[in-house]
Amino acid sequence: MGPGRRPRDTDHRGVDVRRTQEERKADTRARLLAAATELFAAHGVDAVSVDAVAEAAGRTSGAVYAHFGSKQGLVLALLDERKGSVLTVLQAEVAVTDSPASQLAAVWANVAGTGGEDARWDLLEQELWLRAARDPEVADVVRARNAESRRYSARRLEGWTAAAGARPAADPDGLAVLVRALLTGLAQQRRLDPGAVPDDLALAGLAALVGLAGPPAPSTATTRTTTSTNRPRRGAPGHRAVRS
Amino acid sequence: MGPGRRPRDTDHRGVDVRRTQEERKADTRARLLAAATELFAAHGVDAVSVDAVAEAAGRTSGAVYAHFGSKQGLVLALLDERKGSVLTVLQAEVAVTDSPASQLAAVWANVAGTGGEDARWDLLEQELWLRAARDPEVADVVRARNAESRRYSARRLEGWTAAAGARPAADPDGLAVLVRALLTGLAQQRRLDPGAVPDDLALAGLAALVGLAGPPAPSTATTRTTTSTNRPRRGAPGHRAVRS
DNA sequence: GTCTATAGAGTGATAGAC
DNA sequence: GTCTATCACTCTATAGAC
Repeated sequence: MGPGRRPRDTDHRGVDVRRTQEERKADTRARLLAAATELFAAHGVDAVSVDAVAEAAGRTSGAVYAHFGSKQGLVLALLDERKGSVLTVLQAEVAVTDSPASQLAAVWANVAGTGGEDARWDLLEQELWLRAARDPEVADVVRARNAESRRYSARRLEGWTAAAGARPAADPDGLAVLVRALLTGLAQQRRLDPGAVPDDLALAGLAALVGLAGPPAPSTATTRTTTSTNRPRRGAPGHRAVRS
Repeated sequence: MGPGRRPRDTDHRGVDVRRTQEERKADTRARLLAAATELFAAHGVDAVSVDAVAEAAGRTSGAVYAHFGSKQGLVLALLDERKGSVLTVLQAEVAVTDSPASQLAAVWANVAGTGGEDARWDLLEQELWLRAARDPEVADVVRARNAESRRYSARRLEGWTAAAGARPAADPDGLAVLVRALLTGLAQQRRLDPGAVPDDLALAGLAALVGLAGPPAPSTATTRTTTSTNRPRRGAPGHRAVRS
């Protein structure tokens, strides 16, 4: 074999250099977006520095600016990325054979979900809605996302109500708006005070909107917390910022 | 008359010194809170510096720290201040003689209001809810506010439904949660895309929750905007931060 | 395309005079 | 109680080496 240095697998920083530049570029972009999603969702956009995102992705801030131009660009790209994903509120694995009531239950369970990864993303989504109110550029992207989500939800709801012979509170498009509003509003209150929004209450509200005759609902099934449930969040790390 | 300097009405900075220190202290506190409300609501808490608040109140940042200890303390004091005020969502000037339907209309009008001062405060309220999700200290205050608001709303709703012989989707306390959720959710979507949430849609949703037989609802009364209504916000000042 | 290094600006908070 | 002055620190974004 010739004496030439055989090509190394990594450069001096351990970065894989075997693949094409295009592959590495896409990889870095994906890493940055994933890190940004995680950190922004956990701590809020303003509380996370560009350096922190880059570091979490195994890169430096320079890479962020090469890819997205600015922190704002990163936020917008992140919104765009998640567009094709599980963005719609009415996304839930429901069997078409289930009763409309249990399908609603599945939707709610999806929104109020165990509080895993979805809950964090939900928090970020809320923040972006807020940001959209003050930043037209963000507003455009969120509006587009929302319109797409609404179309999907409307079709879905149309099928359900037709099949169940329900008398919904509005036409499918309007009903999609109402259902989304109720779901996000309930999720918001539930984040603050879980006891205030028992599952059966949420289901009763949804049933009323879509026009299903709700069951009498025991309604006292869960104690209403309201006062200092106030879990001190043991183990939560100082909760103030992730900086470089 | 004696030759002594007569007491001046203001000191070298134009600050009134006739009143007692206690009065001036209260005045400064009120000024700071008013300025903070205005600026935080308009631009977001993180985008407004302590110096900017102090300057808008005709004081300096030192005064803020003397009164509230920290920026966070200012935010909390602001929440507390607004507690006794018009904080409840169901606050609306309605005549008891009005029909339940028109009372709901008044409530919605109050929430979706012309977009004046209330709309700005609403934005701040949203931000504080979001902040509460990450900061237990803020969460406590917001939770207390919310509980009080819910009690008030529940009593009010109880009266309405009883008088109208409606069949609400839940008991008064639960109904208060549902109505609040729908209202805030609709307000949120309306901020982003006003055309997506026509008044009659909101009213139909509310009627469904409280159990009033909603009118057939023309429902096509307003064009659904969805796409680029996107008013470029003429006259809005750069919208990025109010710093010192 | 990614890094290092740094400019340039701004922040929250504190000490001490008045 | 309020102000002035300043500390110690952080941020975003850019320039140039590799």
